[in-house]
Amino acid sequence: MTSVKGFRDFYPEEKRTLNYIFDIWKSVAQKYGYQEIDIPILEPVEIYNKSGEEIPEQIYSFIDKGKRALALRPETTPSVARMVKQKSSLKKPIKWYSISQCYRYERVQKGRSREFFQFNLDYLGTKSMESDAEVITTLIKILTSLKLTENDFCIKISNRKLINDLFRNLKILCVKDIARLLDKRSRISDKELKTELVNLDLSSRQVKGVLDFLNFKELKQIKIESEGLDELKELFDILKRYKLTKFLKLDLSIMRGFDYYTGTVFEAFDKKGDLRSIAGGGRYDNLAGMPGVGYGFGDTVLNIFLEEKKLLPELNSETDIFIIPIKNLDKCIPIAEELRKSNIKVNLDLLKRSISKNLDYANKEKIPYVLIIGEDELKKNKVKLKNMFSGEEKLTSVKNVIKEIQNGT
RNA sequence: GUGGAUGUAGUGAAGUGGUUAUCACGCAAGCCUGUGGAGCUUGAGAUCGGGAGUUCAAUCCUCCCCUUCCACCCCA
Repeated sequence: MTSVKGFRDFYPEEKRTLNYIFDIWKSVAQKYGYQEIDIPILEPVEIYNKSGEEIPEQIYSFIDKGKRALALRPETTPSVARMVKQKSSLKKPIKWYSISQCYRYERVQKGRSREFFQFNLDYLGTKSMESDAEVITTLIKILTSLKLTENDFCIKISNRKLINDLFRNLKILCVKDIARLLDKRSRISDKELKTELVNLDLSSRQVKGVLDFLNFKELKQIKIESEGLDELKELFDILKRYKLTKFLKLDLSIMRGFDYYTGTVFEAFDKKGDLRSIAGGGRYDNLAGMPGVGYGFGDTVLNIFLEEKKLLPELNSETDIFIIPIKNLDKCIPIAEELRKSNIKVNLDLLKRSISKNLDYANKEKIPYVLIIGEDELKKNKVKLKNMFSGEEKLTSVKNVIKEIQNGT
C-alpha cells in the first residue's frame, strides 16, 4: 500500500506547510504586479524540444487515443511561451506567475521527486535589463519573506552571451562539454577540473583562460568586448537600486540546463552548498515570439532548506473554533451554523465524546478556541468560550463569541 | 543507467532456527455521569518486504526479485 514512486502524499500538516509557501509565492508576485495564470497539465511533446537534452529524457510522455504525442508538463516556461505566441492581442508587458505541479521521470532522492510544485514567474515583452532586475528581485523577496537571510542563500548570476564570447575568444569549440564540467565546479577541486579540461583536448593556454574566468568575482576583471558583459554591468547597477547587492554573486560557472536561455542566467543556492539549487532561471529572447525573462522555483528543495534552518512555522489549524456539546448535539448544530454564517470556521463534535477527549482533540489539532455548551449555559442562553492557548474561560453570548473571534484573528 | 546501504504494527526500535514475535511513541476505550497537554488500566493494530531453497521446523541461514534511502549523472 504505497503511492507511486516519486509521488507525494500531503497530510493536513504537510499541506499547511505547502500552503504557507504558496501564500508567500503569491503575495510577492502580486506585490510586484504579476497576474496568476494556469497552464494545462498535458502539452504536445514537441514544445519541449528547445529545452535541451536532459528534459526529453525525463519526460513522462505517451500517445493518447487520438494518436497524439503528449507529455505531462516537466516545466512551465514552454507553455507560457506558447500562450504568449497564441494570443497576439496581449498588452505588453506581460507579467505572469503560476504554481503548477510538474512531472519528471528521474531518479528519486533527497530534494528530487517525480512530481513537484513549481512556482514560475515571467516578464515578457522587453529586452531591457530593468525587467531582469525586477524578476530577480522577486526571487530574493520570496526568500527573505521566508525569513532567509544573506547568510543562508545567494543568487549566482551569469550571462550566456558573455560565456559564448569568452569561449570564442579562447577559440574553444566544445562548449557543451565544458559547460557540463563547469556545472560540477563546486564539487570538484581545481586540480581535477584542470585534468578534465586537458582531457577535452584544450591547450594549456585555453585551460588557463577557462580557469581564469571561473575565478572572476567582479566584472572589472573581465577584459573583453561583449554585449553580455555590458548587460551584466547594467543588471548589477540596477539591482543596487533595490539594495539587494548583498545577495548577489557573479559566477560564470552558472550554465543552466535549458538550451533556450539567451542572456542573463541565475540560480539561487544555499550558502552552505550542500543542497541542490533552490530556484533558477534566465532570459529567453527566442522562445515566445518576444523577449522574456523568468524563473522556476520548486517546492522540494525549499522545503528541505527551510526545515534545516528551522524556519517552517508551527501552523495552527485552519479551524477557528471547536464546539463541544454536552448531551445536546441537536441544540448545538444551529449555534454552529450561526457562527459559520459569520464566516467563522467551526468544527463540531458529532461523536458525543467526553469533554476531556474533546479538549484533547482540539489541543492536538491546534484549534485556538473551544466552545463548551451544556445545560447550565443553555439555561442562561449563553455559551462557555475557552481560549486553548491561555486556558482562560468565560461565559458569554454567541454574538460576543463571533466578535471576539473576528477581532482576535 | 552505475555503485553502496536498507526493509520487523502508523512511527521509531529490540529479538530468537522451535508453541501466543517484544518495547516505546501514536491511535482507541476506561478511571473522570461537565474541563485538555500528566498518570494508571485495558484494547485494536504485523501474512516479520515478496518469492524460491536448506531444514522435522525459517522472521532468523542461502539465493533471486522488489522497495526505500544515499552517491554519481542532472536539475526545481
